[in-house]
Amino acid sequence: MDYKFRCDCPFTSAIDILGDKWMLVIVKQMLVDGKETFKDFIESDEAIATNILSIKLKLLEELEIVTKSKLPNNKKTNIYRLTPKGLELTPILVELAFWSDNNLREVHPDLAKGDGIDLLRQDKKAFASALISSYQEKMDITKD
Amino acid sequence: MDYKFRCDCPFTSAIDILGDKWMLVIVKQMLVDGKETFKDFIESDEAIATNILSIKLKLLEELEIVTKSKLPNNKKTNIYRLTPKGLELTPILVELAFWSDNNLREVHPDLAKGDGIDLLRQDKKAFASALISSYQEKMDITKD
DNA sequence: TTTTTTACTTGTAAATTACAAGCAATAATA
DNA sequence: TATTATTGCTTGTAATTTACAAGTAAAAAA
Repeated sequence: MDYKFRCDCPFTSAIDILGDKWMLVIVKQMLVDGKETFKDFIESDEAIATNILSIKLKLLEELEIVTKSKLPNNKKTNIYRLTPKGLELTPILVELAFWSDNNLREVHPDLAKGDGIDLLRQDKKAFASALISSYQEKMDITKD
Repeated sequence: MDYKFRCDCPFTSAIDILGDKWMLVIVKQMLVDGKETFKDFIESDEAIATNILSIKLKLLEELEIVTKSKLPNNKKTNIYRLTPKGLELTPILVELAFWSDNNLREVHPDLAKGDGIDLLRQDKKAFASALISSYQEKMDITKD
């Protein structure tokens, strides 16, 4: 497939791919919320529509941000997982959450405070590493 | 104004505000390309339409990411500038550019390589600081 | 005083996203 | 083994967002 980029600016080109309502949210649902099946995603808080999910998962797969596979004992359920390229999006997500925490509370008072937000505030790099480690661990364990 | 947030997740809430084709591009045009007037923006490589620009600038102003002002000797030209809150978006932009540089070259061979990309590769924090400093300097100097 | 420039607004068309329903294959249950 | 439920989608249509084209008012320049 070929993608349309507005120009050759690295900032803008990332936004050409990731700058929409869903791409990074889906990645976050995998990385942070441990979602990995189609059903997991549609049952999320963010409530993505099935047709949009389908389109975006295909795009993420094409871009090698996500892989689609099946578990040996189940021919039905598809398992979506982040590739190393996908995990490299973690620092972007961390910066987004950090910015929210610092700048969005006034317009969004309900914004969550749990989930190791102290670590996020103190040490973004460590927070990112923790997210990646815990994701990788979970993947190693999950042979169900 | 009130904003619609999908849920109370800090990751998703940032994307509710910033996750579209233009919000972060406009911020980048100010921070990196030194754009500050309506005309500057519409003449950019990214070629935003005037109605979209108008809507997005208003939203950025409302969110206190950007201020709108005039220079003393000119009653016509509006000057748009990043607030401290807006400058706090820098690390997000830097991570986006970093990800592009590492992951988008295959699908986008023309992606730029200039603009202190070496510093970006070596030290993201220093790169972000450099962007902010040079923006602030430029603003101090510009009394034209 | 006329022409340009700047900063927009107002249509309308195109593209993206949302909502609702339905369907085929597999898996679980009776 | 037959029926029911679950999973992972697709299809159609409505709503929202973005794009394109044109036009306008105020200020500035010629």
